[in-house]
Amino acid sequence: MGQPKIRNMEEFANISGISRPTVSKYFNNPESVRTSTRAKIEAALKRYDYQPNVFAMNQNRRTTKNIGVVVPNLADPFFSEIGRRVELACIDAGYSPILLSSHGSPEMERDNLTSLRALKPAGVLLAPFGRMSDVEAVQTFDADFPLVLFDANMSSIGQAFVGTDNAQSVDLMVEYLCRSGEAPCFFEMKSPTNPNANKRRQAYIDSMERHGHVPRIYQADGEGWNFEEIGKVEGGRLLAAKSFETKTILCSNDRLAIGMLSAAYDLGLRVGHGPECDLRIAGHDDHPFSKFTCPPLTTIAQDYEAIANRAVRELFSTLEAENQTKDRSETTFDGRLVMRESA
Amino acid sequence: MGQPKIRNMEEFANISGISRPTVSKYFNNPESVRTSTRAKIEAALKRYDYQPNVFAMNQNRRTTKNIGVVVPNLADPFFSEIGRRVELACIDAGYSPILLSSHGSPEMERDNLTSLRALKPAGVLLAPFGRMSDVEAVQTFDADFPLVLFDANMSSIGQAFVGTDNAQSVDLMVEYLCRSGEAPCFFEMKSPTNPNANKRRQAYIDSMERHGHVPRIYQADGEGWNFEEIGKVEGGRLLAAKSFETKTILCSNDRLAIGMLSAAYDLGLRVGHGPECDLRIAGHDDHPFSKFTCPPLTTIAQDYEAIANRAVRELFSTLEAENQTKDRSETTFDGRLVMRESA
DNA sequence: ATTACAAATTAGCGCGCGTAAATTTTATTT
DNA sequence: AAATAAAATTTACGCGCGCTAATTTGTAAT
Repeated sequence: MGQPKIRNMEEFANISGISRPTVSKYFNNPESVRTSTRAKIEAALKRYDYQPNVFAMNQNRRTTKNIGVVVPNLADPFFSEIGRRVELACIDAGYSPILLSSHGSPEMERDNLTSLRALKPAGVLLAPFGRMSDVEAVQTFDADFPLVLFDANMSSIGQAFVGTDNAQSVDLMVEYLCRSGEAPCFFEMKSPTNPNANKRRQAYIDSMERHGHVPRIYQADGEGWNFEEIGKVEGGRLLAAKSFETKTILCSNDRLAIGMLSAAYDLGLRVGHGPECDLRIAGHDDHPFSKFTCPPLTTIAQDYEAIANRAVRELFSTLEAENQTKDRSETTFDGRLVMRESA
Repeated sequence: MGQPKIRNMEEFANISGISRPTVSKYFNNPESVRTSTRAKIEAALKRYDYQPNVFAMNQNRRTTKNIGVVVPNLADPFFSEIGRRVELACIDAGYSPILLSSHGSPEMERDNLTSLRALKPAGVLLAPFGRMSDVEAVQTFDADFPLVLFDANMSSIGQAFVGTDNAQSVDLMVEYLCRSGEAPCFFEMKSPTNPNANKRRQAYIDSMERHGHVPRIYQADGEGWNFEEIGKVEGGRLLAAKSFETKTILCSNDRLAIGMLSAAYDLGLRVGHGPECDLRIAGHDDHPFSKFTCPPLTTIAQDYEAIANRAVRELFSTLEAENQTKDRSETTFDGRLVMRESA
């Protein structure tokens, strides 16, 4: 990093002894220039800290190196974790991820897509709200930019979908709970914001029937993203009123389960699979905190890493395919049973 | 939103019956044009969905409408929450926030500052690692861009610092714990990543001495951001060995406390302030999950909203001051005692 | 109606880089 | 050594808007 400030690519080209168009080629793809030329440029880069002006770069390009990453709510550790991995995978591939949270609001999801348009992204990875999303807006966006969905699916939208196989994962949990004790009843929100919730309910019903049990579903009132609060208040109410017909409860997700564990504690109910316990509670997602609940939560771990990497790969393969019409793909990964003390 | 695509500002200016420079003025500040002109432009905007090319806009401007927001780790709910509020405050002010997480790595913090340079941000809000940060890099950045620090302070860096008054907040907690029972001992990490940890330790010592008690500090081994794990393993070890000299433990932050609560549960220790309890545990930060721990965690609530808003305000006042030399300001907000069952 | 001032217009340069076509240089093959 | 292909260079234009200076138009006050 030398002293003299490089003002533009022209100056840098002169200094490195290479013509400007070739330097431009280098920055767009270092592999595209001869090894000896590359060496010269990189030698100059060591001595002077020049980097091309992003704004000028992107102005005349039809597509940039930007990748939009939109998640419904970064305050939810699930999304901050998967968003994080997606972000890092993009950086590794030499792209510039732009991570946007919709803060729990479908309107902001729409706004986020709108602002992304201005950045001419090479592609976008979207974890949509689903039915709550502005479907038309997402469709229009899909028509204009390469789009890959993850976590939540929307039929026929995007070049690909990557997520977890809820049928498999819920069946795995039901199977385990039945094998190790009583068949579970199911606790969820009445109006879930996430389409996975519906898949999980259906998976629960199917699985219970397959095992010869009657499915029993309990739905909590409540809106928004305060899942723990809803789980605690509504779950606690059901527990106090002894409304659950079985002593084994499968929650639609870990955050509800965390709330219910808190309610059970308040009520003096011992949660766990020991003979002295009053209740078994299980969740779904392996939330970062589930390991530290009291007792630690038995749950299904989603394969964050695989989902994030695959989603990014799907997007890049779409980018490479370019004009060839590629079929829409759906990939789901298996959930993994994480046995802890709560069930 | 009409059919014909507007290609550039020239076309849009023709359609709206206004000259291009005036349209340009409008987009840079709608207030700067006459009411009647503004009305004409906005009427045209209703019919045609034109928006200026961001890249062309920012190319010749010395400073953009971008605001960088850098936090050490978005996976930590504390930072995702405060980052969220900062982000929204910037949007309200008509700026484009760019939220970057350093994923727990000081090197990535440096990289984030470097990539921000390319975006010519109007200003940057940084929650630094502190001593772990690349101090020189932060200083250099400070010299080149308006910079406001929040959460963690670094001496003489940035136009302002906004955070919580650890001396006040810890004293408040110590005072409460002493008044309601036994004086606390203090549990923290041996090599904390955050400078607030040091301030809290010192605040604990001062407060204890002021109250006529002997401070007792217990430090956990362990690196990284897995605070809950460290709290559970190391805290659990100390609990099992009955190493704590008192039955009241103040943890340096909620995440450590959450881990320790989990360990206490495993050991069959009853945590709380009732006569039948074995242990009191308190935290600091009012982590979003502290309300749902077993038992719910007594802690200090930081005023997220106030910190975020003030940090943003400090930055904007710096932007407006422009060349006038403004003194560096430090603002700390009081913590609020949140009494729950754990202590 | 005249004046004074603010706002809009016209005209035009420049930003830093992408990109294309034509040409020259370099590397590889026969 | 000559022929061929590949890479680099030269030349030149364009992107969309910021910004300025000089001029004209519009508005409000006298």
